[in-house]
Amino acid sequence: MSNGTTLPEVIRVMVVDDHAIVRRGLLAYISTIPTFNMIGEAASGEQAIALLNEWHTLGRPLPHVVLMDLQMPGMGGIAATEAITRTHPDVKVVALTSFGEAERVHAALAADAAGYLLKDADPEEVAMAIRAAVTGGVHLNPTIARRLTRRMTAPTGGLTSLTVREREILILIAEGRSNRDIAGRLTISERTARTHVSNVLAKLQLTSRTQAALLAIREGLVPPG
Amino acid sequence: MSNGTTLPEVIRVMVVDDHAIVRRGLLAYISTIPTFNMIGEAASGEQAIALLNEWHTLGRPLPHVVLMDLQMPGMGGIAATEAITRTHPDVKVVALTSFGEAERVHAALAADAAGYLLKDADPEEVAMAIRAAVTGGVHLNPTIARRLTRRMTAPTGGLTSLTVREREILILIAEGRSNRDIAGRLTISERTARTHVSNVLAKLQLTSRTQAALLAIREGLVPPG
DNA sequence: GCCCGCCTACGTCATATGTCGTACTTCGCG
DNA sequence: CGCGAAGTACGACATATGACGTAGGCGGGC
Repeated sequence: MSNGTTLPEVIRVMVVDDHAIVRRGLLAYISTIPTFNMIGEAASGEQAIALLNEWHTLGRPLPHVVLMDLQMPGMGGIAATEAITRTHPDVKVVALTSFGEAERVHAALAADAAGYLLKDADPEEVAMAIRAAVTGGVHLNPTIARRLTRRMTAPTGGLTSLTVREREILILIAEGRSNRDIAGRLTISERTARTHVSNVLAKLQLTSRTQAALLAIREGLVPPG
Repeated sequence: MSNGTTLPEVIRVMVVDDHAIVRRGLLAYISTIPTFNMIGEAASGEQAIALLNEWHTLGRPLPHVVLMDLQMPGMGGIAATEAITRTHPDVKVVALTSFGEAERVHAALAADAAGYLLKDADPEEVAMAIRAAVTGGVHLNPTIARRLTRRMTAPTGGLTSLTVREREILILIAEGRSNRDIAGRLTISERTARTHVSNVLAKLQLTSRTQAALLAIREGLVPPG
């Protein structure tokens, strides 16, 4: 808040999304605002990173803000966000996604995203998020923010209560694997795999691995497709 | 093909999508083509239907083509497509979605959609699909079309090989229910439920209900969220 | 009228899954 | 150093799950 850099007279924006239609939509949003300048777009995380690196070596100005879709084939938006915020700390990344899976929000914020927008956002909200990012703030969609706090205050922590190993287990469950499979993958005994599965179910208050798999998908731990 | 009506000098288009950004993107696409005229947009299936009915009673010209997102809260795009093609047979509906779940394609075509676009379509493809729809043709995304034919010719039919009852079973599996639960819901014995489950797994060539649940979600039989 | 697919249902068997309790090792933290 | 959390592992047990064969009733199509 008082941390704020002042707003530059023109804010350079870049869009990363595999859907051309969405890129167009955001371009249309942004070009209506004179202080915003869309300087580039990319259809994948890899492409975005390559473009930023190229600009950097050429001495061209980098975008102030990158609008980053999270759901993309290949390198996901989370990984791309992480890579960008690490190599170009001045570039702020605002996450953009269709649905508000709490897990993704966490992951995005952990990757130093400077905001979290839903795709049904109106132009004003996008503009707000961009301005907030430039001044060092973090904009969260109100619905998301509410859910996030609800999750924080919830007595039974969700996926966050799982240990690293248990998450691995859950991911394998959500790939439809049996306990024996899981044991093989992780080179542990099947009994141990079962212990982990049992612990996961207990923590998530579920009664079957299928329910766990569904929850993992709902929470965005693994992609549905 | 030779079935075709001739193209009107201006094609009226309407967009239905809950994401404002996507609506903007399509508007941007379409307004670049002079023969296309965007005459309205809606954020839900209900809204779209209401708008069409209103125009109809007012004697205003209806759109030639409606671009319809399938994934929407409330009434889904499939149901909206069905309603529109039934009450306004002259209006062609082109389905538009993020991912190509084969199940959705089938459902969309069954609801008399006149095309199936992915959201990463470029402007040319959108234009082609719209023109095809107006002339009575059906445009399918090439990737989708390939998958469809692959599915048709595949020796082991996918979800389509299931009977109505088996689909019901699969849906309940994909909700994380146990055999006993399923039996209760459908008022059949648990043994029968198990018979059905076993048959479903055999037809889908899977070995566990969890895999079946995941497949049901991938294929769009049930929503992930 | 007959046959076939679908829904129903059961028996039996093998295996997978999930629970509870216990226990050893490692590792980080106070 | 002691202690707890995490990961590993086992035994024993109770169900759940899935496979396979069999079978009656029913409704639509030839």
